Amino acid sequence: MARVRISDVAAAAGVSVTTVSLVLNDVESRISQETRDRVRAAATAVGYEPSALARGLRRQRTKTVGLISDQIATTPFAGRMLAGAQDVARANEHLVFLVDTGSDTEVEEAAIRALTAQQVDALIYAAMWHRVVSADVSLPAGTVLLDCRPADGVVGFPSVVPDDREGGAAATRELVAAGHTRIAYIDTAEAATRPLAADLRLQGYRAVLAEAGIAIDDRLHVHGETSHRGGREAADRLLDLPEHHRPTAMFCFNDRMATGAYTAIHARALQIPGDISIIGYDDQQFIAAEQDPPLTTIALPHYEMGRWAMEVALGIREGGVDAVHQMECPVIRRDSVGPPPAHVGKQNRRRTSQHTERSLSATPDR
Amino acid sequence: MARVRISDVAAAAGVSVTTVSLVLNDVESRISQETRDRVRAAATAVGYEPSALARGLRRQRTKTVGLISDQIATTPFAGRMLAGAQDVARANEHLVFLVDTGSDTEVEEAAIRALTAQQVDALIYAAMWHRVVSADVSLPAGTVLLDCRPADGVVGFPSVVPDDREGGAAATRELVAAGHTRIAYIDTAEAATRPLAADLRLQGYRAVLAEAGIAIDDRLHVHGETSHRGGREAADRLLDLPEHHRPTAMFCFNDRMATGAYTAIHARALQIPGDISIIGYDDQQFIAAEQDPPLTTIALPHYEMGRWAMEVALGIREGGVDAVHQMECPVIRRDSVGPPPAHVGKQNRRRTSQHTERSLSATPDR
DNA sequence: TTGAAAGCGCTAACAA
DNA sequence: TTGTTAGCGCTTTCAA
Repeated sequence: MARVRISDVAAAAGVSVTTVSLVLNDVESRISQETRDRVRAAATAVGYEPSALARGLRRQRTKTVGLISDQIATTPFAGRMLAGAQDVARANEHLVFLVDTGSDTEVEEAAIRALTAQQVDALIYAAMWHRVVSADVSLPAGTVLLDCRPADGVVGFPSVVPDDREGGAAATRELVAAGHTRIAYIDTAEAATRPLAADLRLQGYRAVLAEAGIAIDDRLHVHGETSHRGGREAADRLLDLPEHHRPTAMFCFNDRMATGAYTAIHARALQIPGDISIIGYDDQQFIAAEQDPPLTTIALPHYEMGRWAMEVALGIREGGVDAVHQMECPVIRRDSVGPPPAHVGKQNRRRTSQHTERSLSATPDR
Repeated sequence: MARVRISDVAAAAGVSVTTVSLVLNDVESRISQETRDRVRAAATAVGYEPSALARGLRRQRTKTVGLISDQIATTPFAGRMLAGAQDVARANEHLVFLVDTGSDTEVEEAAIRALTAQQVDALIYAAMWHRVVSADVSLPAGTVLLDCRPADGVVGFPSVVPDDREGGAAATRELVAAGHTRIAYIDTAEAATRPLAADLRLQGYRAVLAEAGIAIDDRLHVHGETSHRGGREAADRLLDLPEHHRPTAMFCFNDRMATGAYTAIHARALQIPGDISIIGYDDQQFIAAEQDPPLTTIALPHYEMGRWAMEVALGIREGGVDAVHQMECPVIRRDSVGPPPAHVGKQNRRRTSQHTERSLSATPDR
């Protein structure tokens, strides 16, 4: 593909290849202006485009970075993370090799080898859910971990993760501030693969409750699979609780589960947030904002994490090599959180209904 | 990064670099078995990993392909397309450079230059919506077009796109087969950037109607923006039609609009599919399957298109260089399509209700 | 059956 | 101010 070489430019300009290299790389300012112009003119005239391969080989720096991710197709978050990383790579004239391993360790190993063979200047290892990266993938030292953190005791890997504890706290605080005291946490199911995020959010939830002097009621901590159905079933269990234990607000592990909670609530002809407030997590594109009512939720800073990772990979930003950087999860306020119904709890204020537009369901369906 | 060289292996094995190269590349079978073993042992002993850079420079083939896409972050489809392309690249030991241009022509040009400089073996240009690629991006000949097609008269670019005409036909056929005769098409808004897909689906819709002997009623062809809100507003307009013109089925340009139609329908205490059948398009992850009831829709074959593109890029599959390959959009049957209500139309069969689980809304909200 | 050597296209130390 | 030249690490022709 790259046909015309530097020697062609040299010939065309009537100078040596050294001179061409010097002016095209803007080094050696002592080359006369006249020569510089001549070289540049010749270069464009012959349509010269330096070979990144040859340059990389010679310089031993390729301006290339490898990005290994475990799952790209199956998660809606991949895009924003990639976009963040891409944007800073491009701004710094680096190209990125993307390889998706589908969480297969063998593929992972092969990818690391292939990328090393390409002499990438840096490596980023991205997980699609906040987790610990297992010790059995042998990442080169200095690999930047994106949305995952090294196992305990493993050092030499900078890493960025969402601050899920604080996110869980923020969500809960939002509900407490609205006046709720019976706040449920619809958690993801217990499993071997339970994401770090789940426990962190739970910690945040509990801390805020404690801080607010609200006793922790274990019946309000339920589990489900992370899907519409899982959220719906968990919410149903909550709604089946005796009247005076029933929550007036639900904090859902993610937006998909929150949509399930919507369905469960509407199926009982209850209103959001009139009867029950809901807060989700993820701010998932095309989902959170398009619920009825639009879902208040906590955003995951994927784009920013992608940027951060690429910045430290390129050495632009100093990320302490052993630090795991926690990135803030902002709360996105929409319309699914309001005060609890007037007849419940103690700290309720009277309020005129602020949400006139509401759909409600009449037929329970279980 | 790549420290140990072929000469180190040669030294360790007590042979020349030629021999090492020959055995490691499995060429020249006349090398004695004994030597081969010794070389391989030496290679692993010293931890040798060939430099892809040096090899690429020498061979003038890099086993590398560039994938330029216009939008990656903002669409939920990117992942599946990338996954398809990735999978075949990996199976063929190629690495892929991913660059997202955000639809910026200048960035696009820069990307093409950079990728060319890297001497990628092939280039894929992916659009995130089925469209014509504008003539002002100067793609190298042979670039394969993914989810887009060359402008009329432009040749030399293999291309894959979804068969949207047939998809639109399939959707309509589904509704006709269920017994509907008043079938609306909720189209995307007219605009300069109107995707090819919109017109193609419309053609399919009209063709099937004609075929079925159903007169085309222009009132049933409405437009909206491609979002929940757009779908809802369009559906509302349809529902406002006088009783005997009101559609009993709606074919929506995409799933997001279909969810809007759900909201509009439920807000009038109507049932899906009891009163109105809905069919979407896209089979959007986490959306279509998680509606209540789960949405029947047409899937976009993104994964397969990604595979196809990479296959022709790598020369594994013969895609006629000037052909635009149409890929089938399968119908995904779920629960949002049923027969029209018994009291309407002529060709209705009596049927016991097959959908007992249904939520319905009691409060109109506009 | 194996090795010497040229060269892919570039950069940079050194020389002029 | 500019040019010669030695590699970067590999593959491959040609010779032995």
